[in-house]
Amino acid sequence: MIIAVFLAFHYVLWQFVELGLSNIKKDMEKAISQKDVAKIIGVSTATVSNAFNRPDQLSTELRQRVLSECAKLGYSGPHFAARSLRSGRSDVVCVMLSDALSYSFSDPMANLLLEGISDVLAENQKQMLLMSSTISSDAQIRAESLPDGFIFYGTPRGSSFDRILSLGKPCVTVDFTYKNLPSLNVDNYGACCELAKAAIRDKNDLVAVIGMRFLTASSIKRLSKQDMSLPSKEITWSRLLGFKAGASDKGVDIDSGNIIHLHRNKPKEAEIAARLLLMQEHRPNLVLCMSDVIALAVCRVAQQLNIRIPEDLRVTGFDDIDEARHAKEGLTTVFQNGIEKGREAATMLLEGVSEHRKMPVELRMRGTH
Amino acid sequence: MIIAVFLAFHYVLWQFVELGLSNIKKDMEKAISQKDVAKIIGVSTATVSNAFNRPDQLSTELRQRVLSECAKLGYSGPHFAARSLRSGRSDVVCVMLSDALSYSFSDPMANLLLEGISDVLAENQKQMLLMSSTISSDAQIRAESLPDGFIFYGTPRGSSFDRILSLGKPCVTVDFTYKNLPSLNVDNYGACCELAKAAIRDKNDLVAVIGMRFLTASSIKRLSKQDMSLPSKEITWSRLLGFKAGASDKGVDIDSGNIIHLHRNKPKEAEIAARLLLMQEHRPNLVLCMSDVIALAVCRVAQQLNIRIPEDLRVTGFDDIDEARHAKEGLTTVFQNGIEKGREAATMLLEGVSEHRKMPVELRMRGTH
DNA sequence: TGATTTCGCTTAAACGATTTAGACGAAATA
DNA sequence: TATTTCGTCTAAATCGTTTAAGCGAAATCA
Repeated sequence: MIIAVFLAFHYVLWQFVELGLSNIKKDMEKAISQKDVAKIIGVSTATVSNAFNRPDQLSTELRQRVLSECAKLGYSGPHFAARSLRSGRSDVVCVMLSDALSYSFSDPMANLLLEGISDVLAENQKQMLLMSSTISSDAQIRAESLPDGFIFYGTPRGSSFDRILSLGKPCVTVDFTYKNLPSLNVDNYGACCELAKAAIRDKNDLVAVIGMRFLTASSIKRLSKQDMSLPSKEITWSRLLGFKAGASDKGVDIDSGNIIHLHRNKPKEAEIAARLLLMQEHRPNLVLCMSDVIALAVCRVAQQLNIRIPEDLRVTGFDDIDEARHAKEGLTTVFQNGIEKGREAATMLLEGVSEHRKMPVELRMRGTH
Repeated sequence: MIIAVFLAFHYVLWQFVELGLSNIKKDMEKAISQKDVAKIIGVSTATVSNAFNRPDQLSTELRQRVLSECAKLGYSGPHFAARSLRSGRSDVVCVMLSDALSYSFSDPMANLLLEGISDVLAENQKQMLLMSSTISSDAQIRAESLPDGFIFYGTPRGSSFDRILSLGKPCVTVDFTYKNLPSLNVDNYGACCELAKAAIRDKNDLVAVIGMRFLTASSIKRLSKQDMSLPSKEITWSRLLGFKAGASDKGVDIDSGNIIHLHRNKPKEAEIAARLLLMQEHRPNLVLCMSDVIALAVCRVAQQLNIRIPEDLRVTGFDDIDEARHAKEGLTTVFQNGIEKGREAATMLLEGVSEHRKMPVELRMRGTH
């Protein structure tokens, strides 16, 4: 009884304060809440909540009435923060990119992956939040506690990985593995081994490799002998080992000096590397590239230097992006389905899969080898 | 007193339940909360909160102790939803794109804009949330109530615009204006008028235009006479009018049939349009393009058709993206600074500017005209 | 000295929803 | 007639923070 009186008094007080506020700053009138619309419509807040979230919990007529009243009143649905605080769920999935957004956007495979992911998320009523592990602003750290799950694309660069793992939320890693986190990958080693075997004619071939991120170095550099003994978990390291294995199978040893490391999978960097290789005294006659972006850059440089493809120089790529198919000669490459990869990663996350999976790849022998 | 007893009892009960839960599902142990760490450290929750948010509210020693204890206990900071519910602020800014993400990522200007925006947001401890107005999933609609503000890039396609405006949160529009919402734009009309005047030699020039999105049509099509009488709010409409005004100043009338509308600013579409124009009986000798992406596509097609630039055909672009500078002849175009535009848009939003602003543009006369 | 300010921390009331248990009347069953 | 079942709807607790207000002790001032 006493409690009831107190509540009543409190309510009056609250109304008064509200009135005062809205008198002072008219433009900033607080958005209407579920409680408000419930009171106006004459139902409980639970009913309004159910109208939005659990259609089976009320009669169709009432639901329609509630919904249309809400629309009329300008109540566009539950407050995001309140909803996710109470329900313990945000329906947001974070995709953590290993590079700056501006770079990731320019990378064809990253684009396809994101397309696949966002498709599946939309189909499952989840919202996508993009982050880059290169950033660790306070805002980002705070926002890390928002998503229900994470997809890591490429080994994270900053401190976000540990922080996020300690949250104990579902994670899927793409293009790398970490302990027993569910992961999605392709058989980089096998594909590159097969590709090298198919592209190398005989032991007289002078073979070079251009790849990105198989070292931690952030510069364009030729490999040194001792680099080869480094362990690395990056996918591109598997590609390198695959190339070497395939070459070795054909009796060819790839000289470390002819293995070039790029910081990023960018045309500009690749062109520099291509010049380095194609203008040296003993010019290679086969360049195995770890991506189509690189391979196409090599082709451009070759054209500028009047080096004929495939007569004087053979080139292979990886990914089979659109441009690879549309290039004049048709790029010899390894196909992987970026959109499907994204779809699969998102599906794994949503279904709570906890295994390591591999997407299929396919050798596409075209005109450049 | 009674309350105290009840709380104590409740606490015991709660512990019991917790124990039960963590026995059943060990992996899903509930994340530690501010309340928990406060109790363990022996301070109030307010103190823990202040340690994270308001360093001036407690002594340095205590703050350090709290922070290190939190780290030890695995408390990585306030729960996002709870924080933003209570504080009424999420520190998240939404960038609403008028196209699918996968398309926007492939557009050079969109990329630059996003880069500028995300820079400024990071500097100001805000998190960026990317959305596309082409999507209206439940998840997205719910998430729309999360951000503190919105930047609209290009006229939104779906129903999101109205919904979001009714939220009453700060908005900035880029490349279009809507009522008196603060907006950021460039002088498209003026720039295109000047460019046309500079590129057209005399009244004998046969001038064509290729642009995107000045009609609502979602196809590649030649303009018809009656299309010209349509009103349109898209920026590219201003560009078209600018071109026509500049041409008219030089005594040239651009035939509607030589004005081609693209659905999107994509190389593929532009190449089709270029073929349309360059293979017709009376081939234009000047093509004014509404973007560099289009202009570069025209150059490629011209090369394939053995049409010399600028002798047989002159081409102009808009934006001055990197590729424009690196093209063989150097593309004649209008420069606008995408990154700065993004920075400015974000700054306007954060500073609560409420005016219409224009970024400067600059004619860059190079080799293709 | 007594009054006031400052400092450093705690108390307790929101923030706006979801969710569970239960109330209620009407219909079905015993 | 008494009980159960069912379909709807409500009341009240709760999610994890932030923040205004409060409060004692130490410092400063008149």
